[in-house]
Amino acid sequence: MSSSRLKRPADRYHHGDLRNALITQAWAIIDQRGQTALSMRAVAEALGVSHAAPAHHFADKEALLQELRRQAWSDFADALESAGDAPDALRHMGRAYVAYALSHPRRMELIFRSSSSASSPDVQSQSMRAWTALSQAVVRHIGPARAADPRLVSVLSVAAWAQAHGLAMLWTDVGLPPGMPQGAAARPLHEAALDVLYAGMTAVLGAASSMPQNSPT
Amino acid sequence: MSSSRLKRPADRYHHGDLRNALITQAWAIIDQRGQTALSMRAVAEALGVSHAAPAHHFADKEALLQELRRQAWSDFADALESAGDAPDALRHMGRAYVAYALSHPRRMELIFRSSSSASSPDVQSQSMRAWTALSQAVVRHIGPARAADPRLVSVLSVAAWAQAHGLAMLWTDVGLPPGMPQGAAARPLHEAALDVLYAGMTAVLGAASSMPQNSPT
DNA sequence: AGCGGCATCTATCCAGTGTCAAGATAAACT
DNA sequence: AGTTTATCTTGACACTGGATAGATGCCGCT
Repeated sequence: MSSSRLKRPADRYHHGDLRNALITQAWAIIDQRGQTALSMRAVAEALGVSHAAPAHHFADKEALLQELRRQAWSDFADALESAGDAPDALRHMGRAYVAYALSHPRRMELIFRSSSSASSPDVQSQSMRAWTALSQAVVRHIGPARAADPRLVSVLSVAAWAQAHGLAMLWTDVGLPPGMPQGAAARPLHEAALDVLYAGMTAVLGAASSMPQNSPT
Repeated sequence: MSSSRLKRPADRYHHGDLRNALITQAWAIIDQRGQTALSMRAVAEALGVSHAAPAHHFADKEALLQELRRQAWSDFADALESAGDAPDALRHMGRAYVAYALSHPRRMELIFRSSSSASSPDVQSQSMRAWTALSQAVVRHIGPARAADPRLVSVLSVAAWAQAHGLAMLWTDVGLPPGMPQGAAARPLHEAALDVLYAGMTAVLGAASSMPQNSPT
């Protein structure tokens, strides 16, 4: 980052590395002023380049957004994966999920408010990394024997993802209702809410172990 | 709804009920083609009215969106409240939450992707209705004695909200990863995930005070 | 009844956006 | 060298939201 040639040398007709410069500048705009402030023309102007220059590197605005989304997913997956190294990986990952959303709220918008439909394969593969990191944490958490039941793994993964995601959205987007602690003071509340889920997981495991495995419904 | 005067009589200069017609038409556009397709001019044109006519009833596009958001929140709060009447209200409410998101995905966008900041008091009061419905369900679920602990109520409410919201987003927005059941087939998965949370709640309750009160499940 | 105030709607204009087509420039290749 | 190709500029179009000035007709007042 902070390459020596983000802004065009001004005397040169060709920028030289416009594609990367566009992406970097787009991130700068998003992180500062949010996704709605991102426009092709704004990015081009900030780089001292004509308004139609980006078109040669990104056919659409959507194409640019796809690349940004891919990078954001990749970054997000990195955060989850590195949390998977810790002992007590699952709980650690839940915290990492919420922490990431809290420190990169604009990127979360980009990641999840993506109009969902028709993501590029690149984006999908990055999001898949995040999912497998989560599933593996679940598997390690419940042990190999129980992990033989794919349905159990699915249910717990979905539950863990939903809880982390819901907490993150509640924190960054929706906001806790008045009367509850706001901002950083809400942290213990979220920790406790995560603990409720983990308590449920151990409870379910206890119930599952006394039952025939792989039982549907 | 379906008032006799949605479209202007065409011979009349004054529409007569333009404000309501604008709202109705805006909903039609949103439900059909999504929020991005909503433009002031499109609404006006669909009603056979000049593109600047809406400005007199809604100062901004944002003002129109605020009214739509208020209605969406109100509708959503209704759904939660009516779920609160059932016995086993909390579980029923979680299902209602997810079901609402599933049948009104466009409205959920409007409700939650609201740019969050600076909601009007009207919107806030409607969202407050949803929160109190949830909190009351929690209170009824854990019984009056434990409900005396406001922190416990907060934690469980946040956990329940997060789980329902996360599941809803996972279903409508993000999508389960390939390999897991898609679409309507994902329903039992979500039900099971909700059950994990409820199991956690009873586990936490048992730990908080080992005297069962109105024990669920 | 007539008349005037005022809410409502229309007609224009402006700034900003994404996108396309045609040309200018420079780098790369033979 | 000369030609080809990638890159960037210029200019245009269709769209958006927004502001302003004027036309229209409803409603209350005398």
